[in-house]
Amino acid sequence: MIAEVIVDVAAYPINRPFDYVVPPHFEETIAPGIRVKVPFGRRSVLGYVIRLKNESAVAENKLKALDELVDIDPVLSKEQLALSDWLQHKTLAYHIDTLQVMLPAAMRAKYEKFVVIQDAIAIKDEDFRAFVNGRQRFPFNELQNRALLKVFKQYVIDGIITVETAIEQQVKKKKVRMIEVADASVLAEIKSKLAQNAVRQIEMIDWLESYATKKIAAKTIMEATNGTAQTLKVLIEKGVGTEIFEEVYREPIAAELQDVAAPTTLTDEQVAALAPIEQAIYDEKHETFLLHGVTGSGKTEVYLQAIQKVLNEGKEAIVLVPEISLTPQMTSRFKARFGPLVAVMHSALSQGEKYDEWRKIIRGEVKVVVGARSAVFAPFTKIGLIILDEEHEATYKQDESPRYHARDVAIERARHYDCPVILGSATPSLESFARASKDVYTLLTLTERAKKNALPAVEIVDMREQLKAGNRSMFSIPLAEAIRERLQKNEQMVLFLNRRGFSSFVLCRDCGTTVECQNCDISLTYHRTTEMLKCHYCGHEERVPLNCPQCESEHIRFFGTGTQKVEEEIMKLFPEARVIRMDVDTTSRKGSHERLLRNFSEGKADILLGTQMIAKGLDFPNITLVGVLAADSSLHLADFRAAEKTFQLLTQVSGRAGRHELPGEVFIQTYTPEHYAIQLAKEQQYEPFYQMEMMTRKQFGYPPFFYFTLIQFSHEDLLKVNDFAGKATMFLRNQLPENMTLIGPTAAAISRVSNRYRYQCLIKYKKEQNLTEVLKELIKIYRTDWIKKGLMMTVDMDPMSIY
DNA sequence: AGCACGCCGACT
DNA sequence: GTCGGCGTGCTC
Repeated sequence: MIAEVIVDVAAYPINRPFDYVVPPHFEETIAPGIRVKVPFGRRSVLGYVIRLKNESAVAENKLKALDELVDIDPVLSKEQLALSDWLQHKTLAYHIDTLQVMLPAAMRAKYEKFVVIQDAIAIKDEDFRAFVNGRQRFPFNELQNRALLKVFKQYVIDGIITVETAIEQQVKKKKVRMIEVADASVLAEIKSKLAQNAVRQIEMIDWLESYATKKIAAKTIMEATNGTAQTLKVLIEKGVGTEIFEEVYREPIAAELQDVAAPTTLTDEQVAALAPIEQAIYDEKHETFLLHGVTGSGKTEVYLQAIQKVLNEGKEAIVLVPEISLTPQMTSRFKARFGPLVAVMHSALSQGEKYDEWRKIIRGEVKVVVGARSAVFAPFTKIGLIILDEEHEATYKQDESPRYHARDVAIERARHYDCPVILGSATPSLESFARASKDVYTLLTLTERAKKNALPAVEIVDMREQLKAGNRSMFSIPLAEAIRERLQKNEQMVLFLNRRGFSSFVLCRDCGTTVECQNCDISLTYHRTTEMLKCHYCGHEERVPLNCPQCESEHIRFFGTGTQKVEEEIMKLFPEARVIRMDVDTTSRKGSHERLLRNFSEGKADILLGTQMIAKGLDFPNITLVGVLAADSSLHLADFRAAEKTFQLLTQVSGRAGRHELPGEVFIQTYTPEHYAIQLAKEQQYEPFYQMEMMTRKQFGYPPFFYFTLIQFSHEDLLKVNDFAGKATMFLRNQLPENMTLIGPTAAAISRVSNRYRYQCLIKYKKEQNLTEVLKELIKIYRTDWIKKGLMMTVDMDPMSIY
């Protein structure tokens, strides 16, 4: 028997299966999806069996045999193996990457070199002998001393010492020391023999009496009796019980936010939305639904009830949410409904905890997974439904190899399992809504809030007027008044700082003009290094103007403010306000995110101040005011999705207010109040926005009218990266058909990252034609030649942004 | 990617 | 004379 193995080596010539002989005693156990240790060249590596066959095209004398099976049962199903092939084709990643992405990081191999002493007597060198100190085996990296290394080398040549590589998982199964307590008569016997002054031992043995013949954790015994490990050890030696190590799951710290928004019965709209989904579940038919519901319309309840149907059918469900740790309210809601049947894949979980959740899934102990992007690969085998909540979120796209989009993977898996996919959002991505319009997806709409309360009143504040009136602070007069009022009434509020594109564009504070490219409908990006404004779509560049090109004002400057600065200003204006600030600084510690939110929900603060991370999923009854301090900052990013991002953000943030009894009010501060993304977000008018934005996209040939592929280059040497980017673009221009547009090469917006200069090239096209093949060729040239010259190149077949 | 083989400069 | 620099070639 021959096994085709994908080895854990990411290199171009290795990116193919290698054949190995399966030793007869492995034949019964081995199966595709099992991990193996194999000899590869002069070393030993981890590999994945992808296929078994009877014959190999490789000459018999070249074939080697598998060393070891790492798993007893496959860690990847047939379906997942097929999915990895598909993923490889789709993203042009290494095959090994597409296999590893499906497993928890803890299962990735850790290679550690060990020194093994073969013949201890032959070691005559005194120093080396002292170092080895009688050990038979020790980690290689302990050998730091030059002199010792030299002796070591000779011993290796002489065969006295060998070096071996241990391949291990990064995290082991967690085991707990348990004590199986002997029966009462044995305990009494031991006790009778104890000396009078052995107080500690007597104490422990007395306590153990009630656990006779039972199993109890050693830790529990010590805690309950205040005894030491030593006391316990002595007692065990005397025979009070036997030690066993039991495998346990790590218990992640549960978020303790209670569910506040569970309608018990569905509205007519929700019923109507659920019906076709149920139908697809019963018919075992693949169909992608786009569930478009305004904020607060109760999409989650539709998910929950659809999942219940799936569970009733004996199947499993995957629920994807953007950055799970950000929405403890959501996960607790799933836990409340499905209890122990739910596994949660937090980004905040440790490697070991993620591994444990994964094992619960593969063992069939849970039926529902709620998780971030990578949970789309959950090792279920009877998937009945996949849900992507907030489907427009960019976090569903992985920005390292394999560069997959969870939406595509979800649909591919659902096709295999003949089951529905629900894409849910209040502000669907243009791609998805366009597909729904063309009946590729089935559109389901929820137009009213589940609790029938009105959408919050949104007021757009023109900051240019504020400036003219002499108000130079970040708070407009109306917003400041509203804040003061809430503070008096003891109601809570959320202040949102849209900090994307920090200082990267130039804006006139008098007329709201941003400097745009003459050829493209996009803001120019400010390059600090060269003091120039550049367009990353066509390469145009110009000097930073001293006066506004529209109104000649001198109040033209780079835009951007930080949360800390805002907090300081709040302290100045409203000294009595209690503020919770949420940003990367205050939430980096594990669990701090939940803690801050809990404090806020318990009313320990009046103002929640934060960036994007507070825009989603928050649901607190007492929030009656939402303030968006600078709506523009995401609008003027040099990216084709800038307007879409702004509209989504404003709609999501506004949706945080007035979800319960108290009515909500929203203030949006902006320098460009007339922009359609801001005007239409005010009334949550998604469809008019969609129509407007589609016109722009069509006019400029952006997605979803055209597809994009982005190729990025980086090199330590500016001239070299420029040279390689030029060569690559030339290659593409020669190989690709005329009707594919190539833009670039241009310098990336952040032209240098960790001392590497960056360039990029964009391909725009309607039909793929031979693109994949040509890109494979380019990647081949890169990986066999350019990579040695220090170039790094990445290909992204579906970039989320291109600045 | 590693790891070893192989061929030329500065050192005990 | 040897140690060690990194160019080249291979991995079932």
